This record gives sequence, structure tokens and C-alpha cells, in this order.
Amino acid sequence: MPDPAPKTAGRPAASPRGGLAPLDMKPHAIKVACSNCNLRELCMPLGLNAQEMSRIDELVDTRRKVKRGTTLFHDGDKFTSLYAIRTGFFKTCVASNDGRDQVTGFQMAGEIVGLDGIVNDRHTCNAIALEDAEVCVMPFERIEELSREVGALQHHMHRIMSREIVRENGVMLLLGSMRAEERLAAFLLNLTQRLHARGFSARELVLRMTREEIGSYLGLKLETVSRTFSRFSEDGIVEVRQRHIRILDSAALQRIATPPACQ
Amino acid sequence: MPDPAPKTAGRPAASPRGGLAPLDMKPHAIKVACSNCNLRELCMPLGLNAQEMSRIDELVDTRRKVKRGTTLFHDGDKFTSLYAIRTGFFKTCVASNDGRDQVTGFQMAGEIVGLDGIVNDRHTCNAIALEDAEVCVMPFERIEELSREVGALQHHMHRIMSREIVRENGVMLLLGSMRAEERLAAFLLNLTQRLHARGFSARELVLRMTREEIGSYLGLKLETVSRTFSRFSEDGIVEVRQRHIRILDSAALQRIATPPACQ
DNA sequence: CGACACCTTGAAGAGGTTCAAGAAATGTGG
DNA sequence: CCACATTTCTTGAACCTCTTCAAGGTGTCG
Repeated sequence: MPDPAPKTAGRPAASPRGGLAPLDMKPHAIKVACSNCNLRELCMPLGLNAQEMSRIDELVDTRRKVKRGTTLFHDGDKFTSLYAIRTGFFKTCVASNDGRDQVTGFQMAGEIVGLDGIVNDRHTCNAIALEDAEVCVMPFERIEELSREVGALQHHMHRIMSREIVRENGVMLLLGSMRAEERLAAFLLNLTQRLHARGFSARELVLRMTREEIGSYLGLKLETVSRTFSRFSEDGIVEVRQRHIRILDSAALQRIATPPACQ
Repeated sequence: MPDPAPKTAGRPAASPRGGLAPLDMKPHAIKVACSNCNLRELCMPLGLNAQEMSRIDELVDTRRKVKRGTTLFHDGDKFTSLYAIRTGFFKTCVASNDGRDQVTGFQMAGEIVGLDGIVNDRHTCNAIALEDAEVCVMPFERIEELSREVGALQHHMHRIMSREIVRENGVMLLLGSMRAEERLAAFLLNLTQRLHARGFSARELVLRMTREEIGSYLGLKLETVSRTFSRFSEDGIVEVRQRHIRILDSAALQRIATPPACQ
């Protein structure tokens, strides 16, 4: 797998400010083409023939860079495209009328954001980069067009949306019935698992989000998240140095998070 | 709108044990055909020409009756079809390893269940009828086939899945940041709104689920649900007679549930 | 009519929140 | 490169909401 993006796999902690997917590659060195992309396995269907693959290459309109702290799209924005994350890390969050807001997910390379916009042609949440990021912009009309011709792409789209539904079911279970420790354990396991699938260590990670953002996602206050980290640390389950986390006893985490996962 | 299903619209409270969609119609009196169905506007795309409509009629393989308390599909079942609810009322729930379980949604006539099964070709939750029900069985392969030919159907499918994602975002907000009163108020408003869209009263409803099921959905214990109902009742916001609810002060509910809804 | 499921209500208890203060890390500007 | 401002994180103590445990009431169905 010769390609730029996650090449420091396994040693994320080593990069500058703990960069997960280093950005020090030549920008746009290669043509925007899924067939060339090392993330293909993550965001595109498998088993396409050459002709279908070349059609898929038409999917991505442009790439777009999103600076840390800025938004990819806002709640209320007109929906036009889905975005495949190439590098970087995002959160999505919905805001209630009275100002509270809820992080609904954290997304990393190879994942798709923007699905919320399809129903009403407007986005219903904000997608905010937690570190400098780059996304592939895929106009939704083009996706639908191509899906009608390439069955594998059609099915892939359905699977992506279904996966998001199932993920959210898991989060509902977490929010509805788990205690603070269980929530945080499930969260850590889920994150490491996804990072591991991208070639990073399964025992070490650098959180891209604040305690407050974790808390929002898990339905807890930031103080509770902090305290729970401390408790895990005292119990020798994890080592916590700010946002740098090392998992010392993965089995214990698993035991704590008994209920499945939150993907 | 001459058709059997929800014909007592507006007077749900009058039917036997509070039947929402009475079942006293001649079974299979009409051919299984979406073009004939009074729920078409709810579960099928609008603006089809006659030819497309006749294609759509091929979607529904059979109808299936599901007795109260029995499951339409189980967690782990092979996924084959989506189900459009014709009559009756369902809950979907996921179970955690340790036996806790979480209601992830309540579905009524015109809504689609089964989307969770698409990702991995297996269902990941249980769908259980809360009253005798009938569903239209739509083999998913056929849906995909037809979606490739009828653009409106394709887009409709995308919208349905996106809607479910947005709904779950709302539930996450509810579970993550709302207090018991807010949750129950949002729940009641959401239910009445959906019932109203089906021609029922916006001020009166008969709950199809137990306090425990409501609690599971809202991340509360059944006692808390009960107490919260009592408080609403004392405050003159609703009138509660077991499962029969009358909304006396809809504005107050709205005020309590400030954060949007939970659809 | 009796068994069973469901709902209500009270009292005690626990888990998480709130408020507050201070420490650590990060970023900024001189 | 250092000093300062800012953001983020940690920890303590009091408080509050919801849960747990328990008992009794209500409704339903065979």
C-alpha cells in the first residue's frame, strides 16, 4: 500500500503535535482519483472492474482543505455533496434551540460525512474539523447518477447509510443505559479499533477532541470525563497524559464496557 | 381517500382497547399494490408517472401479519427485506451483552423498518409488534433493482435512510442533554405530531407501549416516566388515564421540550 | 373472580452535576 | 526565546436528579 496519507501508521504519537495523519505530503501531487487512493478500501466498494473503477473516478469533484476549527458545513446549509475524509478528523454536532449542543459523532479518514443533508436538502448539523483536514467533495447528484449504473456503488451507498444507522443505535444504547465508566471505556475501545483498522497502534492514541467534546458525545460533563480518566489511570487500565492515551489493560476496558460498542 | 386502514382518524380513543389503526377490515380485500394504497404518500415517492407506478407495484412481495408481542425480525436474522408498516405499531430494540436493552424507536403506519440489516446482511435489532400489525414485505434486492431504473425511488430510499439518521441525531441530543421532563415532553410532541400527520387527533392519543418501554427509549426508569406523567398531570399540562393521554396545554409541552424534537 | 401485568407513589441512596479554584499545556506577541 | 494570556484539564465539596427498593393500587384477560 504505497501512498501518502497514514504512513506513520503505528507511531502516531511521534508526529509533531501528535498528528494522526501527517499533512506533510505534497499537496495534489496525484490526480484526484479514487482508483489511486489508499483509502479506497475504506470508502469505496470492493471488486469493481476497470471500467467501473474509471466511472467511480468521476465521483470526486474536487478536494477541499478544512482548517482546524473551521466548519465543512453548517446546520442549515444547502446540501449538495457528501464528503469523504482524506486526512484529518471531524466532529459533527447538532444544536438545540436553547444553545445546548450535542456531538453526534467523530469521523476520521475514510469515513463519509454529510448524510444528514439528504432528507431535506439542508444539513441539520455542523461538521467541524478538529485538525487540519482534507476531504473529497462528491456531488450527491453525481453519486445518484452513478449509483444507477454501477450496482456495487449503489449497494455501497446503502451500506454506508445503514452502518451509520446501526452506529447510532449503539450510541443510543450507550446514552440510554450505560454508566460513565462504561461509556468512556466503550468510547476508547471504539476509537482504538477504528484507528487500528487504519494501521495505527491499538494501544496508543492521541485524542483529537477536548474533554468537553468527549463529554458531549457521551452525555457527560467534562468533569466527569476527567474524573473517569483519572479513575482508569489509578486502576492501571490506561495511562493518561493530557490527550495522549496509552491503553495498558485492554481486557479490563472490554470488561467495563460489556455492552457491545458504540462504533 | 377511500381506503380501509386508518379510517377512524381523529377518534382513536373510541376504538376497542384504544386501537389506533383498527384491524376490522376485510383481510386482503384489495390486491397488494402500492398504487392502491392509502399510505402511498407516506412510504412511496410522489410524482411518479403511471408506468413508474406500475413498476413500484412490483416492490411488495407479500404482506405479512404480525401478532401483538411477536417479532417481525430478530437481532441476528438474515436480512432480506425492508418492511413498510401498513397497520399496527412496532418497537425496535437492541440488546447489550449483559441483558440490558434499549428501545431505539417506535414505528407506525407508513414507516419503514429493517434498514439496520443492510450493512452486514443481518439484522442488528429486534422489531416487535406492540399491537397486531400488518406489513408489506419488500425484498431488498428488488428495491435495489428498481431503484436503478426509477430515479425517484432511488432518491426516496436515500431520503428514508437519511431521515432515520437525522431522527437518531435528535434522539442522541435528547439522551445526551435533556432532563426527564424535557425528554417526555419531546416524546409526546413527537408522537402526536406523527399521529396527526396520519389524520389522528393532535390532542389525544393512546400509548401503545408500557412505561418501561417509554423509559427505555428515553433513557429513564419506568418509575421516572410515571412520576413525570404525574407531574405533568398535576400541572394541568396533560390528562393521564393509564395509556390514554390527552394534551391540555400543548404550548407548555413545547416550552418544556425547548430543544427541537426527537422524531 | 382470581392471576397477572402494569402503573403509581414513597423513602432512601447513588451517580453525576454544579460551582469553584488551581494546575498544566498551548499559543501569542514582543 | 521568554513572558503572558488563554484554553484545557484536574480535583474537591455540596447538591440535585434520577434510580433503587418496596408496597400497594389499578386494569385486563382467561
